[in-house]
Amino acid sequence: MAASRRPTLADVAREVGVSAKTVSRVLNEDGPASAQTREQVLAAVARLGFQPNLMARNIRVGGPDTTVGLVIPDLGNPFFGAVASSIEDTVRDRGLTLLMGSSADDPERERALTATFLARRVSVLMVVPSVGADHSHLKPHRSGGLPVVFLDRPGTGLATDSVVSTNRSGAHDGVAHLIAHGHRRIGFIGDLPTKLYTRRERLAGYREALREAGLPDDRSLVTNAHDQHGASAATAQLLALPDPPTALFAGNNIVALGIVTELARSHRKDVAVVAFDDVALADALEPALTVVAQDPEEIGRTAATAALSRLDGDRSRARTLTVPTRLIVRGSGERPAP
Amino acid sequence: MAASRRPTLADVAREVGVSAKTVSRVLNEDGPASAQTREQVLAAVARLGFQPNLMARNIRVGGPDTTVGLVIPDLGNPFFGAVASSIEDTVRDRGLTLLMGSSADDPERERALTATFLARRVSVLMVVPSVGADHSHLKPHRSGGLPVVFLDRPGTGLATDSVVSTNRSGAHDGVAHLIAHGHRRIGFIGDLPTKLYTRRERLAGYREALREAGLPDDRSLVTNAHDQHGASAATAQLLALPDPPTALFAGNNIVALGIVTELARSHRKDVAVVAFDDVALADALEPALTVVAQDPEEIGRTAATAALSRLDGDRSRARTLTVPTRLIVRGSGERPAP
DNA sequence: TTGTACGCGTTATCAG
DNA sequence: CTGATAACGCGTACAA
Repeated sequence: MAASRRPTLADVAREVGVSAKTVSRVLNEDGPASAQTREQVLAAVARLGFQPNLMARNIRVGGPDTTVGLVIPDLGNPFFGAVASSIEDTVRDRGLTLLMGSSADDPERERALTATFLARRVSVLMVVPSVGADHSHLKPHRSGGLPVVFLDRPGTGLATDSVVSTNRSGAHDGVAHLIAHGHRRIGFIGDLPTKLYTRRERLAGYREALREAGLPDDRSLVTNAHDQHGASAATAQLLALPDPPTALFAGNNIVALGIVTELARSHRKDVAVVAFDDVALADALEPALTVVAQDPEEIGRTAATAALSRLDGDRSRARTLTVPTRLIVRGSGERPAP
Repeated sequence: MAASRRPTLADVAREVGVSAKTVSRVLNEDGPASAQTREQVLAAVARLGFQPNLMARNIRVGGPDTTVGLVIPDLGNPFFGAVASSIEDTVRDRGLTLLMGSSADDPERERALTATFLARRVSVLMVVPSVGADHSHLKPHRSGGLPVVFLDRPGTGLATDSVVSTNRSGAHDGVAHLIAHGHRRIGFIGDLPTKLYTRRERLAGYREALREAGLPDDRSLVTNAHDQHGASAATAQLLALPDPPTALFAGNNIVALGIVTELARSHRKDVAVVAFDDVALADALEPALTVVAQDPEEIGRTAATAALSRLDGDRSRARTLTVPTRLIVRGSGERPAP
């Protein structure tokens, strides 16, 4: 039961009585081979359970490995799960395998992950940049031909493709929707840290909408949370203000969970809510949750497609690809202001 | 702007004027090296942006690659996302990187993925087995020392570790809970295909609970769905029966979404519901959703820990590790029968 | 149709 | 302390 070495080309060759190269030829359908040897080789391959060593092959061929390195903040977040799923669907047709890791939005972990991926010579690098991360160290790789694509947020210090949602206009539309229903005091609960790109953009959209409507930008109505519980607490806090908001805008899906949960707990049915990013069960709530839906599938597909076209030699300048959001009216955002 | 070759050990060596091996020594803190050369080498490494080629290293060392191959049915399903996240957290400490792919529950895709992983000489293979897949082909690898762990469901044709939830007793408890609240006609909406392990186990738990209570096992109350929409349709269908159920048991998280959504759409507040597997926003529903919660983090951690201990030479016989479920009472399961 | 020589980038071995 | 040489498993180039 000793852990015997995995069989190699040479083992198969010896077994059949041919050269290693002949075996290689048969397996890769490369050069010609007599039906006779082909059969013998295939038989031996099956008998020994030989499987070519992909790493050895790649090192020889010299090209990049058939993998896609993907860094996301949190594998457990449904949004990123959906994005990853879509990426995989897209690159699978090219025979690429996903190499994944989560950064927890920590620049150091992100850097460690990308380093691992680069050491593995991934064909493509796709990253959701962590706050505070600098990407200028990817420059030589990028100009060396490695496609690098930023997801959800733009990177820093590197001109390359990125794919983002229409954060600003989406948030604007969501908030304008609340204003159209008579709300004048609208709370904003956003991501943490506040420097986060999506947070900034969505907040900007929120402010734009307020400004357009001639509403004051009351700082006390803008707050943050970095998880569901925090969002619940922030909700309670906003509603306890002397002059509380009559509507809330959620800066992301996790915040939305917290807001909705807190409103349900405190039986506050009078507060209007619009959330950025859709969540499961949104339409089973009472009232159903109105959202500015992102399109994670499209984000993933767009990013993967861009990366593959770079892989195919597209040398045009770096683009920022924008995936539209869509306001889905379900009820919570249409509650009239008192 | 030519895609210049990535620098190699030899390049660094030439730059400094030493041999490749010396550079290797410095980087791996292997043999001794004078402070002088060490510094020069490190400087050259930084200057050239050299990164050792992990594939080349592995091919030389011969051992398995520092990767974990993970096959799950669907990256977008929050349950599997949470499991994957937990696995990653656990193996990261060992310097292992996640190699992931989704099988869509298709045996052929599963097989293709595992083949890729094996060709990459993963250190560990973790698989959520697809329905109908046979795993006897993994036997030689497993006896060759490769840790193989099945997740969520046991595999077929291979004696190895697997990690599953207490599906049967969990479902039993959930259904018994409904019975305790007076329900005598309880609908079951399960996974598809019906051969799926989790589906069978949970259905068995459902039947056990009925039997214990002396209730008939009415086949017309047992149905299936393979996505959220299907579950909604199945819900409507069950409730349209001449003698409809007064309570529903959801066989998984996706089915739960469908049931809850359909009940909300049709304003049926009188139907009790218990779901297997927790879902986001469960406690924001009205009534909040009572669930038999799985523990995806623990499942992932348990599986990863088992795999790592095998990697460390644990040769004890294959175990089936069971992760307990927990009934979380929130409201929907406590509605009394009419 | 098949084999030989060599190289990919790295590390092990053993000599200096 | 350092270097030359071989080797890992495979593919390319060319010859037989």
